[in-house]
Formats: sequence, structure tokens, C-alpha cells
Amino acid sequence: MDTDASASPQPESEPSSELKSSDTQTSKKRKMVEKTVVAVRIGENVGKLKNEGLPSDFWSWRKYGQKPIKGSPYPRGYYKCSTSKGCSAKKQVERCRTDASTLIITYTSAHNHPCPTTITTNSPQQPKESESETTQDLSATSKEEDLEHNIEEEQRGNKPNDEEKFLYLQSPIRCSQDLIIEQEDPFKLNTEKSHERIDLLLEEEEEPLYYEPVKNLSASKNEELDFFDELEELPMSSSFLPFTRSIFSDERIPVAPS
DNA sequence: CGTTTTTGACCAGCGC
DNA sequence: GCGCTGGTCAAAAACG
Repeated sequence: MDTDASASPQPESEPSSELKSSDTQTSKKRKMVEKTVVAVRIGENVGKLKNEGLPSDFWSWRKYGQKPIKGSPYPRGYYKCSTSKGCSAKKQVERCRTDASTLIITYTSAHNHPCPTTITTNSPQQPKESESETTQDLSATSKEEDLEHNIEEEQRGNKPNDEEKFLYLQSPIRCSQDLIIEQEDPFKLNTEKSHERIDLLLEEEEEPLYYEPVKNLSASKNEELDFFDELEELPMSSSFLPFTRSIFSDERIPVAPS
């Protein structure tokens, strides 16, 4: 965006022309079908704990890239699941352009292995993940799936003329078979335990390279504020509470820090 | 010493 | 057809 994009003539030093990974993702570079976007509020943690948001799942993620995003002052990090060697699950973590305290986590593909820390209590996510990464698992034909699909379609269809590529949010009550969606709402958290868990989890990454340029907000479009506003108004907060709580207070979230 | 993170480069899709 | 942007790879560095 600012640097690499502006000047990257790159006369190409290596005609290596190998298809490297073309066979794996080339075809779906920008057409990733199955993806789940989750908005996670990290509140003040964002300022103190340097982290990009790890309270997302029980898998270990290995960062394999980071890029500045056009409309956002914060870079986006790309992670791959390192829990299992063959697992192709990925996730992207970025901060909300309009609110640094909100983390946008986009999950792609599914894990092809059971969760390392099987949840014994509620098991919001059953040890299934039988589907591989290429699966569209829309075949689940469950209402939830349908809903998700619906939302996704909405995202693509309603995309504001600007660049709101992400319409974070999904249905509040959704725990698809391979994804865990949690919403951390500092304002609604009533269990200290949960808070602690979050804190523990939050310990990675560094602080943003840049801070929200106020001018940007005013100069740009106020619609983002609007749209974000909606985000906060969504009912998910309350609906998520029980879910989140059960996860954070019931389990010992290991989240392999290393 | 092994694993993970960082950073630059490369490639391909998409919009104009 | 060209340029821009996003996503991934790979080498080096950092960390445990």
C-alpha cells in the first residue's frame, strides 16, 4: 500500500516459473468460499497487552505473513494452523479500522483434526471436522449452515460501494462444526474468570504500527462509523455471553503460546 | 537446536 | 491491457 505496492517493479530475477503452490490455492486465491468472520472486542487490552487477538480457538496458529491493508491503519496477519501438520485451516487477524479495540478474525478452511484440547463440558464444537479444507460443508444442510451461507451472501451482495469488504458478524447463535465464535464484551463480562482468561490469551503480537489518524475518520466516510455502530448494536453480545463464558471459564485454554 | 516470527518478494485475481 | 491489492512463500532472524 504505502511502500511495497508503490514501488515493486521487480524485474523478476528468477524465471523459476514453477507452479509452486499454484496447485493448492492459486485457483481460489481471492475466491475463498468458506470463511467465517468473527468480531472480537478486546477492550482496553488492546492498549496494554500487545496482541492481535488470540482468544479465538484452541488451536495453535503459526503466522506466515502480514500485510498492510488498504483501508485500514492496521496490518492484517495471516495464520495457519500448526496444531496438525496436514491441517490447512487458516485465519486472518486484523483490527477494525474504526475501532482498534475490535479484532476481526476471519477463519478459512477447516481443521482436519480434532481440537487439541477437547472441550469436555459443553463441547460447543464437537470433535468432528471430518471435512477437509476443500469442503464447502454446506451440505450440512442445517439451519445454522444455511444462516451462515445467507450471511455470506449478504456480505458479498450488500457490499457498500466503498470497501467494506467485511461485514463482520454472523448470527449470534452459531457454533458450526468447525468454528468457534466468541464475542468478548468487556462491558458485559461479569465473570472475572473470563477476564483473566482473556488476559492470558492476549499476549502476542505487537502494538499497531500506526494509530488511527483522526483525519481519516472525518475525511473518509462516516459510514464506517455507522456500520460499526451497528456492530455494537447487534444482539450477539448478549447471546454470546453464555457461550463465551462457558468456553472461557470451563476450560483451561492452553493456546500454545510458543 | 528446533520452532515461530519477521520481512521482502512473487504471483494471481479483480477493477478500471 | 494495466495497475492495484491481497494472499502466500521463503529466507533470515529471533526466541524458547
